[in-house]
Amino acid sequence: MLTISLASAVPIHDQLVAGLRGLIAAGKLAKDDELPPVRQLAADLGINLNTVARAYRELTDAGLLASVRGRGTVVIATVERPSGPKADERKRIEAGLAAAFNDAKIAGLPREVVEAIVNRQIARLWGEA
Amino acid sequence: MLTISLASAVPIHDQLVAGLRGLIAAGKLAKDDELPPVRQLAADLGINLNTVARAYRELTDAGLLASVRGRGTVVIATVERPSGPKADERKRIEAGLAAAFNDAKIAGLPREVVEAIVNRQIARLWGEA
DNA sequence: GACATTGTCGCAGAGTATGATACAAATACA
DNA sequence: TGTATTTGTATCATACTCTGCGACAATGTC
Repeated sequence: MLTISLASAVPIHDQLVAGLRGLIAAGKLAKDDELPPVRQLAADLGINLNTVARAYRELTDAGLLASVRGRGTVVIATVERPSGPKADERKRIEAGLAAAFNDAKIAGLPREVVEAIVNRQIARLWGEA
Repeated sequence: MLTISLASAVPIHDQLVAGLRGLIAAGKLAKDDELPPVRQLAADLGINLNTVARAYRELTDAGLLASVRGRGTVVIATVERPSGPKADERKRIEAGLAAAFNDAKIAGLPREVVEAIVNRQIARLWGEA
């Protein structure tokens, strides 16, 4: 369900955060789902438990997870938010998208490639329709 | 011609390398074109000359530039080496886009809003067509 | 109440990014 | 020729981040 690359330049905890966010965004991790204990996930991935704990904590700070000592970590955020994001959050999200597109442009990716990636991502998260 | 972000998480020299690669790939920097001295570019961007020197060196090692002490740095190739780190770069960019879309999905942005943002960004960077 | 399970904290080692400073090579000019 | 200027390079220091080891604290189980 989660794969990480120790050889990658991006930090392990960032890979974990991105992977877990992806699972939540795609609905594969729903509200009240329990996550594996830090020690177990760390053992499965062959990394240190602190690295997993750090990823859990970042997502907890982001309001997606809730960790309780002795009990475990569960998903508390549901993707559906009827009211939608607030103005400043919306601005933050738009800035993040703009930065990602800037990155692609700087690297010299052609328009068609970017459009293909975008289509794939939207289909993954919002459905094929 | 080159813009960098000191606030970004990606190292400055990586931003420089990516930007210069983009200029070369786009033909805005052609063979035998001279690059600004490390001190001048560093002053223009408000960074240390070593950071610029590092970017020049990486591109020199990649076979795109040639630096000579006392003379300057020039472009010597207009095509990337086929075996370059392009796959990694591409993967990194795709991960960045995926993370940004995850963020939007988790925040509850509807598909239409995201598509509108995407269209605006693509138009901004790759033209209206 | 004793033990196991689970998350959290403090510290250390390694690596990297950036910068300040000094050095070396090529050129310009008197 | 010889001195100053321009340019890239090397060295060292500082700060920061990542990752891991070990210990601690809270919750649940029996």
